[in-house]
Formats: sequence, C-alpha cells, structure tokens
Amino acid sequence: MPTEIKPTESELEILQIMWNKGQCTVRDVHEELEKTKDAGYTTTLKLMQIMFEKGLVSRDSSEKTHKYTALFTREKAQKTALDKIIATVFKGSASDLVIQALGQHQTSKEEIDAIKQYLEQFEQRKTK
Amino acid sequence: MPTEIKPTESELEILQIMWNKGQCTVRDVHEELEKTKDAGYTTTLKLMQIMFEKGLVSRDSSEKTHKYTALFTREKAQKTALDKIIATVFKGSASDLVIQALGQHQTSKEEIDAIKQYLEQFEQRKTK
DNA sequence: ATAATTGTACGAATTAATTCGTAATAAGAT
DNA sequence: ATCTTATTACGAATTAATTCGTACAATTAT
Repeated sequence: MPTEIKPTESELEILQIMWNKGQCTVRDVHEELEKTKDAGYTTTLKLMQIMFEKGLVSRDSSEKTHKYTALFTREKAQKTALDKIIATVFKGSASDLVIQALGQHQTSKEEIDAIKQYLEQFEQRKTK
Repeated sequence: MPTEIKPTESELEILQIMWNKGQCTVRDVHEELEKTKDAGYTTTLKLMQIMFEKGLVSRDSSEKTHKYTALFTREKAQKTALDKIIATVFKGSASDLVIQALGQHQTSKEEIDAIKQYLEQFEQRKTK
C-alpha cells in the first residue's frame, strides 16, 4: 500500500476544518484558521497546495477559485492517532487508554450507556 | 504553571525507554533505541542533553557516566496525548474514542471486565 | 606510562516544516 | 479601458528538529 502519507501538525489543523465544512476554498479554511492562530493567507494557500501534492486533498480547479476536498478522512486520522498513542504511551494496552479517557473527560450517561451496550455485544461475539 | 514543555517525537521515543527502564545512562537508552531505529551515539547523547536543558529529565552527574531519570511522566504524556486527539480527531467526544479503541485493538475478557466494572462505579458516582 | 576505550560537550551541518514576499493573472468595479 | 481586489504559483527565508563530527577528559587495559 503506497498510502504512507502522514499529515503534519499544521496539515491536521487544516484537515480538521475541512472535515467540518466539507468542500472548501483556501479562503474558507484560512478564515477559520485565523480564529485560533495567526498566519498569512499565502501560508495557508501554500500548505493546501502541498497537501494536494501529497494527495491528502483533491481539488477542483475548473474555476479560478479552487475548491478543495479532504481525501485523508477523519476515520483514518482517528485510527492512526489511536494506534500511535496506544503503542507509545499506553504500553499497548487499549483498556488503559479507555479507562483514562473516561476518567479524564466528562462523559454523559447516554454515552456511558452506549459504551456499556457496545461492550456487551463485543463480549458476546468473542465468548469462546 | 511554567510547565509548558512538550516533548518532540524523538524525545518521546527516549522517554518511553526511560519509563520502562527507570534510571538510565545514555548508553542504556542508545542500545535500546538502536533496536528500532538507526542513529549515532552522539545523536542520542545530544537529545538527552537537550531534554535535560528543557527539564524533561534530571541527571546525576556525580560520576563520569551520567545517570538520567525521566521527569516528564508517562501519566502526563498519556493525559496530554489523549486531550489532544480527543480535541482534534474525535470532535471532543471521549466515548467515540473509547468505542473505536475497543474495536480496533484486541482486548482480553479480563480487560473488558475491568472496564465494565469501572463504568458501573463511574455511573453510580455521578447518578443524580 | 602509554594506548585504547568510553564518555561528555558543543558547534555546525542537514533535513523537515512553516512562513512569507513577489509576480502573474483573472475578475469585478468605476 | 483602467484600477482595485482576489487568487494562484512558486521561490526563498526562517525556524525547529535531528544528526553528526571533533575536541577533550576520564577510565581502563597493556
């Protein structure tokens, strides 16, 4: 699989915006980005051009103002990020991560129920 | 709090080794590091010196061969890593992360039980 | 005592990522 | 038609991280 592209930190910030907004112009992204960090327009442009070269995003350049779309999905980013931190800081133990995540972030009753339900189902499936 | 030090990627690799081994010499770390990546001894040394300057590790230099100890703890790294990925790729939802982590990594029955137990206790504590 | 080995210190080269200035072009406004 | 504004392209400067060479000191072996 030649998909060994890994977004950098800044690229992830941009992808985040694109995941939320869907198809975006550079200006769309830049305006959103400006709310949290301060960088020039051409910086954002350049980053998005690089992302295009890397294949992280596609673009429609049929009009002067190009429209970009994320190719690197949020799901892919989630998987990659999880794999990495489980391996590096959680000694390979997913359950350590789960317990700490639950303790550290407020989680509603509904969410907890969803997790419990998931666990039941999960356990059944793998009962020998 | 002036503790806004963030280990870089390479620094994390070194910390990982130090978390497992406890107090380490540069050579200890380097030998372990060599198993997975290839870099020169002085590179490892330099990194550890920088980590010392940054306060990520302490060192005992009473003898010629210095002994380093991690100050940046695994727990701290876990918390930081979790906060970050929940915010960036999991839209702030810890339960999304939990469910995906469980699906993606094999988890033993014991671990699942531990999680369930944790959830019970957790739910009780916060029942209004 | 001298060699070889092992270690630290540290400057500097290299590489990777980010930022920005400037030029060219297209579109819209006067 | 001309001016202003928005956009892309792209080279280059800057900054951050990593890697390594060399000098020197301490320790160990011959």
